[in-house]
Amino acid sequence: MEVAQSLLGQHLVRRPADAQSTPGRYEIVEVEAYTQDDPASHAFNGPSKRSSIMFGPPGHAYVYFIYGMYHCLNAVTELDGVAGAVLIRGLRALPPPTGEEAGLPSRKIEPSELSQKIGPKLDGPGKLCRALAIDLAHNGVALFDHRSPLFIAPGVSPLPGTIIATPRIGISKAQDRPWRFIIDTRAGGGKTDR
DNA sequence: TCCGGGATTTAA
DNA sequence: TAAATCCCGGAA
Repeated sequence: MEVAQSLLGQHLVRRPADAQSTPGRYEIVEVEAYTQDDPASHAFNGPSKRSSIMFGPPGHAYVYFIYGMYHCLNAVTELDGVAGAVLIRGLRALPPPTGEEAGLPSRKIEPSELSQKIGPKLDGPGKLCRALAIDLAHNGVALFDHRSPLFIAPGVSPLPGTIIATPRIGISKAQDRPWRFIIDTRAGGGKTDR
């Protein structure tokens, strides 16, 4: 919840399997919070093989597969023993870090030409996981360990008043909880950190 | 072991 | 509005 909002503006870094390549960097612009007493959460019925990671220590990735075709990425939030996660729903590709001469594309992850189809904006939890090639293999990775293939780095926190809270999407239960948070990036920024 | 549904996306 | 299509969880 508070953690969900604090993740907005932080940077998600995708390290390619090829350690030499430049990691892709994305700003987190949309999230949703899920808690243990939340009927819409996978953890609602207690720990299970799939959701057990949510009951573990915070700072780890919870990845699940849904509808037979999409993965969704979450960040585990609550203390060890308590379930809680933040679903990453939207990303924004950031320009390659300076010194990225060489003409390498900012996105080093390439499911072939698929990356071409996907624009700089990644809306939707399933889409962004496909774009970053995130799958169940990333379930449980430490999100604050820079050695991970996928981790979160400090970014630019959104200014006060630029976070919009709305009801969550795509669920059939507890739709009344306004736990979806979006950075209000109007007119090209809001995140113009200067 | 089998069966139904799901925190989604895209296309008609 | 429906289909694509895999994994999880509960029932048998």
